[in-house]
Amino acid sequence: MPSFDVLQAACPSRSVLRHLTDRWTPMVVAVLSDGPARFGQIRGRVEGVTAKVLTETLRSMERDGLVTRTAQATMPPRVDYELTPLGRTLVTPLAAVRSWAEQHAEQVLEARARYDDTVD
Amino acid sequence: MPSFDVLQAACPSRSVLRHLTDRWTPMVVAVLSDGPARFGQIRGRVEGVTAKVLTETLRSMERDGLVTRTAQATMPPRVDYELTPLGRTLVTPLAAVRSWAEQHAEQVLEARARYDDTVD
DNA sequence: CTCCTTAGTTACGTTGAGGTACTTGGTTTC
DNA sequence: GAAACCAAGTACCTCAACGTAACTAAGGAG
Repeated sequence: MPSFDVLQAACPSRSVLRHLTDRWTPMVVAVLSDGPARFGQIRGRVEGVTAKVLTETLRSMERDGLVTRTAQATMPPRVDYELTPLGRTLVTPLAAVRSWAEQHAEQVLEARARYDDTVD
Repeated sequence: MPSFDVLQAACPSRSVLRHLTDRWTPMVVAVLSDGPARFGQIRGRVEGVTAKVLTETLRSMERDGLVTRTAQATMPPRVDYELTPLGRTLVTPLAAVRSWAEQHAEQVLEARARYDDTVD
């Protein structure tokens, strides 16, 4: 086994890590961890994401094998997204980071306020 | 307690999450999880980061209360960085994501190869 | 007297992620 | 018969992140 290491510049795991930390990826994973969802449902739950960027994010996740995309050629179109088994193994790690952000947001905000006070 | 939710556009936890997922933050946390380190040591272990961006990353982490910065006014200067108690609570969640990237890099690369084959 | 050290700062240039606005398509509601 | 519906595709634009190169500090080595 090649032993990947994100600390090494040329290691492919670094590009993987970078995708995981894309702006909307953790939120999309959070939404899909509740089960499959349609494009519009995801868009509804992830506040502030535009259709274009959500499409790009989902395509990128599909390419990386994290989600499956099932399109029905009906009109209007209906497209379902679902986490793959690989994508499901991501739920716990990303949820941990998300939950850290939510649980420690208060402390971080306080630290910022303190820091900004000590700066001219 | 105000109950933070990253899925809500205006929630402060979202800016916190965004900082955690800055390009170099997870790697810096990984390095500092081994103990305090000097600027040059961090720079040496995080391959590819430039001095300017590492400075910015560390300053931002200091502002958020994740690291302490201890400068000696000697010449040449010596500056030590260390995770705060708050920063140390970040080690486990971020290590989980880092380790996911390393352990599943192979599968992601395979998925990309397969996907790219099915595209003209 | 010039070089090298460390941990920056500053000015500037580049890049790419993300955002806005417009277009597509066939069926239902006004 | 026009307009909304849903999930996009595309062209264009913006801005913040990131990068490069040059400069700074005080003292010791060559």
